[in-house]
Amino acid sequence: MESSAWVDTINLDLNLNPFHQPDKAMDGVLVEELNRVSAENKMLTEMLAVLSHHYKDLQNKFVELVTENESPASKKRKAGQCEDSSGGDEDAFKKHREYVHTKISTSYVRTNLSDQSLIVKDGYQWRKYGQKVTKDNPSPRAYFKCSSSPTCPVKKKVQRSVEDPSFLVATYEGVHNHAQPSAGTTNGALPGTLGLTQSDGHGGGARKLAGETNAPTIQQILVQQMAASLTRNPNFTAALAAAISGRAADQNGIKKC
DNA sequence: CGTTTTTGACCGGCGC
DNA sequence: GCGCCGGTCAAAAACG
Repeated sequence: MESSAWVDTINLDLNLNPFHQPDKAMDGVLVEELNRVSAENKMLTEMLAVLSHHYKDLQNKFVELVTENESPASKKRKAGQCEDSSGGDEDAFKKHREYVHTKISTSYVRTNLSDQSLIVKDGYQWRKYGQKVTKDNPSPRAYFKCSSSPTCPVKKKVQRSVEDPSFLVATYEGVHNHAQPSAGTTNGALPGTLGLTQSDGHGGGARKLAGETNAPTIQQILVQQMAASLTRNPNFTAALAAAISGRAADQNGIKKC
């Protein structure tokens, strides 16, 4: 699985701003708070490492299960995973298998509300080939094809979230059959640099992650790499964004079990 | 002049 | 069969 070629972007708005103007009277409290936050940050980093390890384990088991199910010798699939009591589990299984084959992934990118462009920078070059207003969402949906390579089959759809218009929902379909173009010209969300579509906040809306413009600390790199490893999993990004926006992702065949 | 974007037309799937 | 809807096409316009 060439997961490094697959880019998922998510903008984690951690709202950490340790360089906030300190009030002199509050110095002691702030230092204490800073220490506490640092310790918490360290702990979270460790948790991310553990989580990432568990995630890799689960991913391996998942791949084993899928290949087992797909082998022609074993027509009977294992019970479990996502069951529809109404007997629609066969469809669910087909959809799931289709999902595994076409590799559909959704990513959520926070943008400035005033920014009306449906552009999600992810390191690849895209050519817009259509735009539609859909029934369930007043904001238009834009359709893009990967133009980095003429034979690349990857498509993406970008639309503002109904629940939270400050989020852009990008749905990727397919796998790139070429390497990612050089990052030099893009402000792009490469794996490990969490995606930001907004270069300038204009005093509101998108916030930059701490250390984005300055040289990041080892800890920040570590956290970013962990986050990137997690966000490469479309289910994780969908679940995370669902948790953020308080809405279950019903797109791309993800079902609650 | 080549590439990208825009936008109305067209197409196919689906439910009734 | 018909209408609705999401997705794609393609000609024209815009852009660098």
